[in-house]
Amino acid sequence: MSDEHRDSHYHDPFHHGSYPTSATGFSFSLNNSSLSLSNPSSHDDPQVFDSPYRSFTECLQGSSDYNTLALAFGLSPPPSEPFSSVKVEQNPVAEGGGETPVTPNSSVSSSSSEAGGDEGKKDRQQQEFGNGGESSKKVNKSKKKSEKREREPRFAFMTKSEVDHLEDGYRWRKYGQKAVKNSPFPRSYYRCTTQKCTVKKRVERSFQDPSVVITTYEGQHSHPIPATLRGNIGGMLPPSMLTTVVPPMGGTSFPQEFLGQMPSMYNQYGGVSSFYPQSSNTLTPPSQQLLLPDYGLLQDMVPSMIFKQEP
DNA sequence: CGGCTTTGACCCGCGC
DNA sequence: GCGCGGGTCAAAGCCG
Repeated sequence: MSDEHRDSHYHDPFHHGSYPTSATGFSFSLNNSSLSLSNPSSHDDPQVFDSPYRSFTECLQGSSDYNTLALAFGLSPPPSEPFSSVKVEQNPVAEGGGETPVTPNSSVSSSSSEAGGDEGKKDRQQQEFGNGGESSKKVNKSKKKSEKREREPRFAFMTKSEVDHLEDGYRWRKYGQKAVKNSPFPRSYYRCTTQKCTVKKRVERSFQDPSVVITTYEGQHSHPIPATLRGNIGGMLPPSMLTTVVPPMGGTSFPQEFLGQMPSMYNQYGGVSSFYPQSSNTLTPPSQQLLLPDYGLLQDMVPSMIFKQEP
């Protein structure tokens, strides 16, 4: 069977054209690359914006918090703001010699999947109490078919990095690892360790370009970034991380959850990640555009445009 | 000792 | 209905 789209139930909006990129897309620009994002939850998951945190749009609107948020992602205020120069300085650590663990100009792309898939595996957990699993690993069978599963909005990032697990300020616990079909690299599953926080993330490495790590966040953090940061998230990024944010087309609000989940532009090696667009109308293919092959899940998570095939 | 990773088993959804 | 593969659980082991 065709395994390429096994994950189709995730309902990638990009694949279905549920909404125009121009309406929900969001693009940043770092160096000569930019990032496009779509807001998957705008129509399906109102609760996404019903959190104590403000939407990105709100942040953009003269909020003093914006700078902090922008900094947290190595972003500078949008052009509408006083300063708008694009400037991503190489990380001193990463520059340490011609040979760096992570290319400063690493690429990151992102996309999201629509909410509304399945996410009901928690049912199992709850019912776990009832039967004492004992030796036999009976994970429980009773399932609520009637209840439609809900999938949290997801955002995928392609990051050029040597390390699989990028530091993003949150604490994660690995709860699983699976071999990825057609890929020698396994996929790791992480869950936010903060109580009541159901955010998960998957990390896998592109099998064609091992230097590329695909991180997929699912859900939104219901808590601030832990203070125990090893990275630069949390408004502690150096000024050199300032870059430009290209305002969203159509004035779509930026998924706020993304703010708290986007991997640090600084990875553990200090490499600076950059983005390139997935939207055709913002297309500015960086020289280092990633060329990924037909890659099942990835294609579901990331707009197919990103996976441009070499002719 | 607590927190985390590892890993095999299990569940679930989908395509055939 | 069956098989496959993704996603998750949880026991066991590891580590600081």
